[in-house]
Amino acid sequence: MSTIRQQLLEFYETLLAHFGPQNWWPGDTPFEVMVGAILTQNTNWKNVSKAMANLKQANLLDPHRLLELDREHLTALIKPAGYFNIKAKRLHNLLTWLIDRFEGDVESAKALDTETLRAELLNIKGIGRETADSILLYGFEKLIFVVDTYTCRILWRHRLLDEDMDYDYVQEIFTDALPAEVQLYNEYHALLVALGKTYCRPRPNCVACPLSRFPHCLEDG
DNA sequence: GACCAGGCACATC
DNA sequence: GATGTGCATGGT
Repeated sequence: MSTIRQQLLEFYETLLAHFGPQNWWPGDTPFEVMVGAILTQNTNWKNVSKAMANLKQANLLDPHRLLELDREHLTALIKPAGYFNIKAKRLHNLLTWLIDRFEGDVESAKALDTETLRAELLNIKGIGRETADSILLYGFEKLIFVVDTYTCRILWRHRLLDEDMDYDYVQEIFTDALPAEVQLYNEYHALLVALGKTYCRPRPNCVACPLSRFPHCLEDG
């Protein structure tokens, strides 16, 4: 067993023991995951949850109703999530695809194979790799590991990566190291986010960090 | 008040 | 291909 594989598995066990199961995604339906994935781009989930609550309150968490909503009304509702103009456009692009391609039926989309679905999502303007993979893993329960800034920061600080590694490369590290289980991918990424929010922040709190027993950044001279 | 947050597209070199 | 920039609210 390679060192990195062993370390990633030990990370997982440690994080799970510390934080407990995260039970992601924090949304009720695959469609909510899709909307939330756009809204959370470079944005704290607390702000996103306010925007999601607005949409839910207005009974708009439905592809057809959301697409029919005028732009002005939509931007007003998602305002708490920030970047509301650009996110309104991105939501529109996603909804247009979902309706043109699948008549708004998320289950039909889910029936496609992972590679096809990922390629189609990436073809939508406003959906990059992290957003596509979040939708695939958490919305469609596909076997795709999600990489984000927390993931890179944590691995970098624990010397498993060089700084600024490419998304695909980081994803490959996890894919190669972990058993191919959707639930494991789901939980692992959620746990990395939990760690990133609480300890492995831009200014890290390594003293209290559950991964402090592993070699990490502050041990450098 | 500064810094940060579960990115992405686009311009420019 | 690499680097810089705009997008914007709200929590810490």
